[in-house]
Amino acid sequence: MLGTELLPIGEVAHRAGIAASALRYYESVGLLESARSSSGRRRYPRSVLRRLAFIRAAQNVGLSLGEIRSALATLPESRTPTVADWTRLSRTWRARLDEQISGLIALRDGLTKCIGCGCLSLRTCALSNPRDVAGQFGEGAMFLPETLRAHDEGAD
Amino acid sequence: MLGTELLPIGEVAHRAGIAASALRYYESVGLLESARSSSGRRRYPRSVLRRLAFIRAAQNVGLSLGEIRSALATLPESRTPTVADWTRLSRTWRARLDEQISGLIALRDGLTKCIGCGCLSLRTCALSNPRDVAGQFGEGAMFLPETLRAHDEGAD
DNA sequence: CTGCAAGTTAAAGTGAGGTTGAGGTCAAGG
DNA sequence: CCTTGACCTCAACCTCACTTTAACTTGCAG
Repeated sequence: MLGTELLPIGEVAHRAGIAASALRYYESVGLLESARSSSGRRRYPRSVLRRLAFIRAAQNVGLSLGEIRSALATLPESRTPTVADWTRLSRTWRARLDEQISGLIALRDGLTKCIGCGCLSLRTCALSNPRDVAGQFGEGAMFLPETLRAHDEGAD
Repeated sequence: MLGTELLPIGEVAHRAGIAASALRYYESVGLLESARSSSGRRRYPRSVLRRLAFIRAAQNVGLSLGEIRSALATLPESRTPTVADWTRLSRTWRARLDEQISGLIALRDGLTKCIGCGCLSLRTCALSNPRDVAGQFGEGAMFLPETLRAHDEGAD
């Protein structure tokens, strides 16, 4: 069993490039677990590095820690993700990225069209009123993803 | 001078689709100014609607209120943006959007390449370590825009 | 005059994703 | 034995972009 060495928090923090305080925070919100040494110090298996890589990748895709916790919770026994899990989850991430990308492209195209017009109408300009982007550039779908949209539920 | 009617905060809020509390907040952080009635109530010229449209468009492009304040401050006399101002500023926004878009595309492509590999290496995987994207997919530039990147200044 | 909507202020609250600090424990080295 | 450094907990603090609350004033209709 000499190969199953457990890592202290400082080393995990250093190797993952994530502050020790963040690791404790992740544990407090249920993203991470830790074994403890006899004196109460956290001891992590090497697999925590993969789990942290997964968490960071998910953050880069725009998921909140709550969503990441849910994604990890879909894994049987809350184990660290395997290749199969990764394939399944990354497919939904791809869709999310596609949505974000098309939203930004719609916004950029709106900007290009607007340069020189100077309209900036609150009601009709795609830039200040992205809810209307669909009406101007296509149909149905709203192009700007929720995460990129200004809050304007009460707009007139 | 009958054409220069001044609008009360409630009407501006309604027409701009921005809460009155947000308008007061904008004023408190120096994004907006207001004239006052004899009894101390805010009175806005119609041009505030254009200014608000500008602010909202800038937010949609991903600028913080501080950056928007700076952009507005580059206008002589802090006037409300004209078509010429709009043209100049929107060109820099377009560059910013381009940067955001290419960052997300690089991330998506990394995701596609990674599906099935399951590597998720903290050091080499483009997904968990977007600082290295440049090394894997091209040269020089970092593809993931600052605003979309996980905080990892102390990475090893 | 009464009543009510709409406005005013300062201060506190929200939520995400953490960081910082105080005060304490523990193992190893000199 | 004593110090140093890594670790522990818990609570407070941070930024951003606002919203909410409390206590109060004003304008206008009936």
